[in-house]
Amino acid sequence: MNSNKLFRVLVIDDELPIRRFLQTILENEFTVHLAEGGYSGLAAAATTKPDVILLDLGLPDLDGIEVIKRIREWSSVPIIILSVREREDDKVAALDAGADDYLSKPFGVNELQARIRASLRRTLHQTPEPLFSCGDLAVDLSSRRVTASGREISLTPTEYDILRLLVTHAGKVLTHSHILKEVWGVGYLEQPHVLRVNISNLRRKIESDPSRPKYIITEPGVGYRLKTDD
Amino acid sequence: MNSNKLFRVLVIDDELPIRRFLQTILENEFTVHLAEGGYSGLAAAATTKPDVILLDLGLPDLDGIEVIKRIREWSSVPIIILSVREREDDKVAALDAGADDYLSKPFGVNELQARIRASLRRTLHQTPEPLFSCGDLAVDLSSRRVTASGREISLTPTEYDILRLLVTHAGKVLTHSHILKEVWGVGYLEQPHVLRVNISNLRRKIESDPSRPKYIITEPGVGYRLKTDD
DNA sequence: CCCTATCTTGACACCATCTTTATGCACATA
DNA sequence: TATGTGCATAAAGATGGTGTCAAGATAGGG
Repeated sequence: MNSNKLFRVLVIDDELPIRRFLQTILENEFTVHLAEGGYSGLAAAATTKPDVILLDLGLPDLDGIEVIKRIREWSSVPIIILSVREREDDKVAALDAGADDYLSKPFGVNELQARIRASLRRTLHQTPEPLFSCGDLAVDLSSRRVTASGREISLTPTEYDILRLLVTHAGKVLTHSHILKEVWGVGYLEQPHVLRVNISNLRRKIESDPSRPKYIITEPGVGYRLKTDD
Repeated sequence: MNSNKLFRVLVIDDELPIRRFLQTILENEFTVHLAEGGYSGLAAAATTKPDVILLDLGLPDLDGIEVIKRIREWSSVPIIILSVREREDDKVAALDAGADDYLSKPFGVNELQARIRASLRRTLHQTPEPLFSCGDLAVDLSSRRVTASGREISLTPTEYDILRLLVTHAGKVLTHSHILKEVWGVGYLEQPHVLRVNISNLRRKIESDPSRPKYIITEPGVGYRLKTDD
């Protein structure tokens, strides 16, 4: 289900109507997780690894300030406070405890969404990029760069598409038909030859000895598999 | 001057009483710089290199949203909006333009200070210089200056936009459609030719041998990539 | 109003890539 | 041994992407 939504939002609020409301306005854009108490919220923050947390200060089991501090012990995920408390001291206390933003209820839906976007934007630029590596082969999907034995390899679009597919499913066997469908589309399901040619070209570029592949393993009669380190 | 204060705050506001007020409440904690207009604010942002900017949206000479966008062209310094505008649309517009926070006047002094602290806390360990250099090429995004082999290069607005996009994503491949969308807008997605012409012109200005580009690398079938030093 | 810089568009040569065709190899089976 | 199947590689033609020059079109400033 968490397929095309890029970011996860964790809502920690003890009032069911508010949880439902927030889920409704956010679920189109984000994957929403819900928690109804401080302790379950802390657990959810650890397990669901959200990209932003919306936290109500008035929880029955654990004070909101305490929730902020405990999360800040191990995570720098953006925390946006949603609270009925309007007093300036409350805001200052929450912000100084480690919160990133503070909205007083009631708040505008669009403003909340914009503040979530602003928080995500900030953390987006400081997250390390995903990198696949196995032996001498390294693939950086975020910058579309491939290196083998330290040398930069230039791949054609089709070759890169195949390699990207293999990297994102590293270690698993991808059937011929699966690769053909993903890279060429359903029209090429009966043309396994074009895949062999491209695998061959790909091996010539990234394998030190293309006739004895170290990285792209042939699974006879089934498909191909990318070797992983471990 | 007062070098014992760790952080610099730039205040951009056209009303003298507010500038004075902000200076009063902030100067104990921060080094405060003041600007009274949009253009002078932009200049001050480049010269004083503040750690946080307090910006009034209602400037007489340049719209506040525009100020945000121009700063975001080269800097990710936290921008906190201080405005009399209460409308949700104004907040959303400012936040989506790149602002980090939005306070409606009148605001509490302690809350402002806490929000400034929150902003500073987030950016404590990330201060990228708006300077790019690779080989003989140097780009200063804060002053919009480009030099190649020591000579200053004059670029057209479109050429600079492309180069800025490449610099802010240096090392990564930018697809044709991404560049077209950012520089020309979505209407030009089906006009890749205009991009090629501009890349060609750009290369003629910054590359020593435009037929063998050292800096702007073509990724055939995909897009372009700016070479990095490392 | 004209001049200049810039942007856009068209034409064309060139090159990379994709697909297809052809061939060889390994292995299993009759 | 003969034969078929699946896989790997090489090569060639077709296709489409890419770089460059140059000619209008447009806008902004003097």
